[in-house]
Amino acid sequence: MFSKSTEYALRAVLYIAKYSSADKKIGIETVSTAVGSPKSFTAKVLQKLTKNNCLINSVSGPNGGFFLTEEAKKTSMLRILEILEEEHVITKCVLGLQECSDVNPCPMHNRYKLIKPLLIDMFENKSIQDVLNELTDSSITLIDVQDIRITHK
Amino acid sequence: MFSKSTEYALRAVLYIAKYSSADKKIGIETVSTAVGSPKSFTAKVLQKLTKNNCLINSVSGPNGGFFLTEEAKKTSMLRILEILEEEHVITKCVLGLQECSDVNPCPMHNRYKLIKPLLIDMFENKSIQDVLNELTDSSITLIDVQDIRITHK
DNA sequence: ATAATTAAGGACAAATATATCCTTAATTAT
DNA sequence: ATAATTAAGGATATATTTGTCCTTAATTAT
Ligand code: FES
Ligand code: FES
Repeated sequence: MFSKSTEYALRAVLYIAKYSSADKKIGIETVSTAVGSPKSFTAKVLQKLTKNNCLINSVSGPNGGFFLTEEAKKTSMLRILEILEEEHVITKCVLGLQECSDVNPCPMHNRYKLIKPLLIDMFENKSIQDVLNELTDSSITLIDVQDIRITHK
Repeated sequence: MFSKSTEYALRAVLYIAKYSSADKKIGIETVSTAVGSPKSFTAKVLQKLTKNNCLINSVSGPNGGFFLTEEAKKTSMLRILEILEEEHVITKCVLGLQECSDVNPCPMHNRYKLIKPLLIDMFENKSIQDVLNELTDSSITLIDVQDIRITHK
């Protein structure tokens, strides 16, 4: 559904939000390993989330890294899609017409117009903090099980 | 949501299904103009839909072109996604994990598992013929309004 | 101040998706 | 049979996405 960039962003933000704070920042190495994404590429994605907007905070230097403020954790998951410019994945026409609206509906529109609001709501009406609360359930994961490697020594 | 290939496929199949029959085939020029897609690229896409599977029929030569049998019109819209290998867009995990299931749910899964069946149903439980019936409503379109050019003479 | 650590960012590489062009094969009309 | 028409398919081009590497800047610890 989403691009790799957005998938990495969603996973990385959730990981950083869960395991970091202003005094305990998380480095890109840790984040990318934890969510199973390529390090340098994930770094670029996180830059978008720190610079243009201020969803994530970052600090250079020793003990530096990424973290989210408590305020930032109140942000909706939709914000991440917006920054990566992927809300259109949900909002655009299923057949690829310019507009998805009741004005010039495509043949799939009458069905999709019932689903689209649910997809939007799934992200809009759900804060990062909401997700974190669900993450306390240990059965919920941010990484593929097959990516988990047990390293001896 | 879907790739250009799939968007073109969905629009082209619907157009061909609506305006063709075994005695009135539609050429690629007409199809691509009608649905606003690049001709040669659309030709490749239609090849996938004719060759590997038999959703669309095609005949070379004068008065040749593409058409759908009445039987083919009973096919579900999901079949188009399958041939283009894009069902995964709907079925895969929103965060990009390998499996989307209750076994290893991601933090978005509990919400997405309510929506995913609706998305699948939108395509699976809807035949090409069903869409054609809705297309009789003239307000429903297959092409962007801004792509419509009024040519004088 | 110096060295070490870590994110920022530029440059480049590889993979994939999208698009075009041209030749070939099939079919039909004459 | 020949010519005309149309899809099939190969080759290639372009754009975008994804991924890597290296240098720079910022920060901290010593
Ligand atoms: S107009 Fe196509 S899904 Fe709304
Ligand atoms: S496991 Fe992520 S959406 Fe189902």
